[in-house]
Amino acid sequence: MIQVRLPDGATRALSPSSTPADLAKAISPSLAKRTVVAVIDGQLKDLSTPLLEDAEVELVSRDDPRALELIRHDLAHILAEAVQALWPGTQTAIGPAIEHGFYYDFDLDVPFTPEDLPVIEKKMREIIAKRTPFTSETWSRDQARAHFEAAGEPYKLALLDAIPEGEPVTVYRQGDWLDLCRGPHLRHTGDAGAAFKLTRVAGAYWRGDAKNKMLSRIYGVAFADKKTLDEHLTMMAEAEKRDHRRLGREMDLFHFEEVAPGSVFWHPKGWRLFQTLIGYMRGRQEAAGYVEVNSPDIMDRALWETSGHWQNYRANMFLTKTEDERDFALKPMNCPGHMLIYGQGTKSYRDLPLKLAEFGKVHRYEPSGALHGLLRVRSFTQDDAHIYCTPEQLTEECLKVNDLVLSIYRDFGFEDVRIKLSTRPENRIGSEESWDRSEDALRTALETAGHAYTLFEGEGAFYGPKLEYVLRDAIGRDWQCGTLQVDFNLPERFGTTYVAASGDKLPPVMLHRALFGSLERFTGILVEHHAGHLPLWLAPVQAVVATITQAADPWAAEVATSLSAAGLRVETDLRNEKIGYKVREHALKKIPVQIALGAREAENRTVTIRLHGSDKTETLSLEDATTSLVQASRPPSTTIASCI
RNA sequence: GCUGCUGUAGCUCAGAGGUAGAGCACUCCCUUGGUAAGGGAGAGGUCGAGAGUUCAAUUCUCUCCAGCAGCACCA
Repeated sequence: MIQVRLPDGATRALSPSSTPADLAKAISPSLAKRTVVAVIDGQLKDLSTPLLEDAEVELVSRDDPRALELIRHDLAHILAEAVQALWPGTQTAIGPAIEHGFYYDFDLDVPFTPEDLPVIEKKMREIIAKRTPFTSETWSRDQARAHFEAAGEPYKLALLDAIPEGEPVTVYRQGDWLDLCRGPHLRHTGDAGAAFKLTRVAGAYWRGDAKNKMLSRIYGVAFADKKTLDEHLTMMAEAEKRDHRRLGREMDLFHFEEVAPGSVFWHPKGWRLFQTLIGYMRGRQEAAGYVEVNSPDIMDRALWETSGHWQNYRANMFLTKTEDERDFALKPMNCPGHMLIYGQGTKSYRDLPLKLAEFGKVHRYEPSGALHGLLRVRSFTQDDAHIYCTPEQLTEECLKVNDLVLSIYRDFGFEDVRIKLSTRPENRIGSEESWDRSEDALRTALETAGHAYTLFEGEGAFYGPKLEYVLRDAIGRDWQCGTLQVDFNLPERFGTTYVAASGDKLPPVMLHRALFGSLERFTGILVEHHAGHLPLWLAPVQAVVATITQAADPWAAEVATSLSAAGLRVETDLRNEKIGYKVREHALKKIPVQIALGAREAENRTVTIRLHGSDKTETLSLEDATTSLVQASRPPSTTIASCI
C-alpha cells in the first residue's frame, strides 16, 4: 500500500498504481464527479496518473483557477481535431493556452476566413458533447517520428526534434485524434465546457520568426463558465468604446490622412491638450534643473554617420536628397543634435551635471503594420533629455530621474508602473567597469526608491544598460512610456569631453531619458485610461457656458470672459437650442463643467453648474464658482486638494 | 513588412452591371424653451487611386494606396 497525503493533512492508504481518480472515488462519489485534475507533489497531473509511491495529492475541481489553463488547452486540442475533421490534410503546428483563451496554428492551402469560425465552433461543440476521454501515451521517438511522418505532420516532427534527449515523448489521444503534447489534460472533452468562443483568424509566423512561413492561426476565448465569458466579452466591447481613435474623433482632438500615414493632424482641442502636457513637463523639468534646447529637424548625412545611425538605423529613417545631391535625414532621435550643442565650447566639471531637454519631433519609418492610432506613429514628439555628468554623479542622477518619472506618472493617475532593467548584452562596447558602474547606478536607483523591477539580463542596448517604464492602460495593455539609458557610445563617437578638477579631459557619462516617451502615445494612453473623461486640469475645454434663453447672452459673455481671465479654458454655447439639447451634446463631448445661464442667473449674477458624470446642479455666485474652478483645475502636484 | 479582412456623404451604415440611399451631424426658417435629442425645409458623394473586361463599371478582374485584426518589428 502507498500513503497519500491530502491538503487537509489527512492520509489515505491506496493500493499501488491507484490513480487520483480512484482516490476521489474512495473519498466520495460527488468529489469524484467534481474532480477534473490533480496536483501530485506540487505538479498538475492527469487524473489517470498511476500513483507508484507515497505522495501529496490535491484534487482539483473544474472551477479551480488552476483548471482554467487546462480547459483552454483542451479547447486548443478540440479546435485542432475539429479543423482536421472539416479540412482533412490540414497540418497542425502549435496550440497553447494563452491569457483569456487559446489558439492553434495550422498550415493549409486556403487560409481560414471569419465565416469558417461558426462552422468550426459547431464541430467543436459536437466533439465536446461526445465527452471523449483524453488519454496519454508515452512513445519512443521512433514511434512518434513514424506516426507523424505517416500523418504528414512536418511541424510535429520539428517539435519532436526540439524535445530534449532524455525527456519522455507523450501524446494525448481523444478518440481517433491525437496530438504531441506534454499534458496534462482534463478527464474528457466534455470538461472543456461550453464557455468559449472563436474570435478571430490571423496570420502568425511558424515559431514566431518572420523568416519562417506564415501559418493560419485561430484564436478563441474561454472561461470556466458562461457568466465569466460574457463578462469578458462585455469588457472587450467596453474597451472598444474607449478606443482613443474613436474618442479622438468624437472629442475632436485629431485625425489621420492617407497622405501622411502614421502622422497626426492635431485639431485645436487636441493640440491644446498636447500643449498642456508640454507645459506641465516643462515646469517639472525646470524645477529639476533641466535647461531646454532645440536642435534641427533635418541634418546632413555626415552627422548620422558620426552617430552611427546611418550605418545601423537607416532603414527606419526618412531620407531626403536635395537638388544639389546632398543627403539629409529627418532626425529619428535627438541625441546627435544634443551632442553638437554640448560640444560647443569647453565644458568643465563645474558645468556638470548638464541636463539638456528638448521637446523634439522625431521621424521614424515604422513598418506599416505597426502603426496604431496615436500609440504607434511615424512622427512623434519626445520629452527627451540628455544628462551629461561625471561618473561620481551617475547614481544620484539616475535616482533623480527615477523619482521624477514616478512622481509625474502619479500626477496622471498611473499607479501601476512596471520597471524593466536590461543589462549588458553579448555584443557590447565599453569596459566591464563601465557596465558594472552603470548597471549598479540603475539598480541602486530602483532599490533606493524601493520600487520592484524585472531584470532582463542581456537585453540592454549595445551601448549601455537601460530602464524602461511600462504603464498598464485601461484595457490592460502595457505601454512602454519612459526610458532611462546609459550611453557609452555617443560620447566616444563624438569625442566628447569635460575638463576634470585634475585638468584632464575626460569623457562624461551620458544618460538618455524620456518620461512621457512620446507625447502622442502618452496622449492616446491618457484618453483611453480616462475613457475620454480627462481630469479638469487636462481637459482641453474645461467649461462650456450655455444659455437657456437669448436674454442671458450678455451675462454668458461676461461669465465666459471672467472665467477665461482667471485662466480657465472656456467656450460659450449661445445657439438657438433647448438646454436639454445642449447638455446632452456637451456631456457626449465629455466637457467636465457645464454652466447653464437663464433669466434667473442673469438677474442674480449667478451661475448654475453641472459637473460631468452627475445630473445634479448647483447655483452659486460667479466669484465663488471661479475660485472653486481655478482651485480644482491645478495639476495634482501643485494643489493640495481639489474642492469641486 | 507578412497573413486575412475592409474602403459608398463629416460620422454610422444600406445598396445594385444601366453614373446612388437612410439616420445622425451640417445650413436656413419657425420656436425663447430650465438640465441627455422641439418642428419644418435645404444642401452635401470622381462610391480610396489607376488600369483592364464590357455597349455600359462605383459594382467584375488586376495593381497600388490607406485602414482594421493578428504576427513580426519597436534605441
